[in-house]
Amino acid sequence: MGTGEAWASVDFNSRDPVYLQVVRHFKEQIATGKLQAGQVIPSRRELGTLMKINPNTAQKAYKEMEEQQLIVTEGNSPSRITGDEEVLRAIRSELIGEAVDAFVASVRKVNVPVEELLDLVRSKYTEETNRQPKSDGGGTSGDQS
Amino acid sequence: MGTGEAWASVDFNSRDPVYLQVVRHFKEQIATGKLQAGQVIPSRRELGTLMKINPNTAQKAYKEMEEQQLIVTEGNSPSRITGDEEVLRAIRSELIGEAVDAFVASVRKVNVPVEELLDLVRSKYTEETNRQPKSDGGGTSGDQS
DNA sequence: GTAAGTGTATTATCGCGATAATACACCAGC
DNA sequence: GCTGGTGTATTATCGCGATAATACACTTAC
Repeated sequence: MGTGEAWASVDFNSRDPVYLQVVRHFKEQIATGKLQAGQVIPSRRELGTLMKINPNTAQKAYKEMEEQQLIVTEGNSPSRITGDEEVLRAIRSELIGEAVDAFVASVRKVNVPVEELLDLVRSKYTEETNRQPKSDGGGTSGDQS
Repeated sequence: MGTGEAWASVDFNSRDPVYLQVVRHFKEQIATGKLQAGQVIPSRRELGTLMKINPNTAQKAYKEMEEQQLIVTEGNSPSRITGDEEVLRAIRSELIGEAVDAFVASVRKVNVPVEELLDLVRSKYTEETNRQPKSDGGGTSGDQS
């Protein structure tokens, strides 16, 4: 009930493959403790219904997670989150690391002063219900190749 | 790369459409001042050769840039970077803003303390040729290409 | 004027992710 | 024992980006 089923109302972007976004979503649920070791997860068909995706796509995501040791499936009993705490712990670092990597790689090519960058991240990360139409009025001109 | 033609040796990822990565590359070149207002850019066929992509993909990228007012083309004379300084100035903010947005959105779901996050960004952004075999105890067996 | 290069457009093929429709072996409940 | 649910697998179709091979109007160079 109030728990807000961890696998509903996920909005997919049209860029990345859906099955990978599903995997990522599960990793996020694990990283934030909403999914825990040994916990049962929905069947492929059920997840397809819940997430409004094709069961085959759900199967592909589960297969991927299976290969990444995130979930385990014995016979035809429902799949569960792995009990390997080592694997579970690593997920958080993996998610954060990937995000930081992508971000830094993306922004390195634009030559942004570190402090300006950190400020931007801080404000955007901190603002919860706020909305700024635009930041950076152009005072960021201290740039040279 | 002393001469360093601004449109060579660009490594594409296999995730995003190539033509969009080309557009992004041009934006980065503009944002860092390597491409300036009015400057002539290679023809579609030439860019195809330089970037080792199909001329049609180059055309698609140019068409996209044309629609975004990044470049202008009169008749069949070579396309040039727009002279609209307003547009040019906006690019830098756009690139940074998008990167920050994506990063924050990506990392918000994992519930990371701000300071930890900023530290990670700072170290990764600062490190030039350094490599840390171990960072957070997570053996991220990287496989997500 | 001819040739070469330009921007532009069209058509076809390929790969891949998503979807769809099944099919099959397995196990639980009644 | 039959039904329904499970995990698993196969085949086909669709969309889209990338590639490929042209085609055409235009302009510049010679």
